[in-house]
Amino acid sequence: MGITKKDLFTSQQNELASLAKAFAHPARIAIIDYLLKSETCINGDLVQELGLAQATISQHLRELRDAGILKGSIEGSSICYCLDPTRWKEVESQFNNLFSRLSEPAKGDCC
Amino acid sequence: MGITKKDLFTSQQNELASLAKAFAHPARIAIIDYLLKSETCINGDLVQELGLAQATISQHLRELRDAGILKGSIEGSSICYCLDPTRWKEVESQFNNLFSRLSEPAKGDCC
DNA sequence: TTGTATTATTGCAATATTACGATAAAAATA
DNA sequence: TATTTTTATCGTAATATTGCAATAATACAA
Repeated sequence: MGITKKDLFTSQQNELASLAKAFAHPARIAIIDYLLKSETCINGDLVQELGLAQATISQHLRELRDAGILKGSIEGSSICYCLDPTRWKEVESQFNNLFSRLSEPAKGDCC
Repeated sequence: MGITKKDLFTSQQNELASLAKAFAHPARIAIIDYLLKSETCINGDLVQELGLAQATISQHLRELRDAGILKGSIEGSSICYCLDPTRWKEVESQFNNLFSRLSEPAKGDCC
């Protein structure tokens, strides 16, 4: 087994889970942190910054790119990555939609 | 390999990643959805609802419990699970802290 | 062209996750 | 007590993820 049964769930549930997965590794959080901080758009001094092998960073970048969170543009012989603000807002509201759904008062409260 | 190098990252980064991981499976999103919707606190009619085996549901519940998102209390022969509102707010603000850090204008903008 | 710098991809090895059947444990009921 | 109900845990199989060295692939410089 080990294969997620996506067909059992709604596309919304699958999408949110898949988004969360993009954030579910500290290296990817660190990459995002770096991009949030740094003025310049950035390439692979992430390798210096994070202490992971170049191949590993590249792999994490790809996952963030696949989730749409990053965009990269070729800048000479290096590649310039940055966050996609439009997508960022989208992602933010997807999570907020979830978080805002807790209607405070402890309802049937057994806990 | 296959082991995440947590020592390379800050505890904040590790914590957020670990939180995201709790949300990174559609079955766990579905469980949360169910708990957000349902008045009653709930046990394992999640098995009916989700179509996964009882053991699998139990495993997902445990991960959510370990992340602190759920609390369970023994209610006779069944167990009553519900979201922990305090923790929920905490989790919400952890994510919001991240999301709010994007300072709009495309800065050095190479992308 | 030849070399250098930068990033992606490929091909592993180690570990983690997902899923489920079988079984155990605890409480309610007959 | 014996049975049923409910949930957790164990063991196992299948798949996914993480990480890296080696190797492409691309652009620039000499």
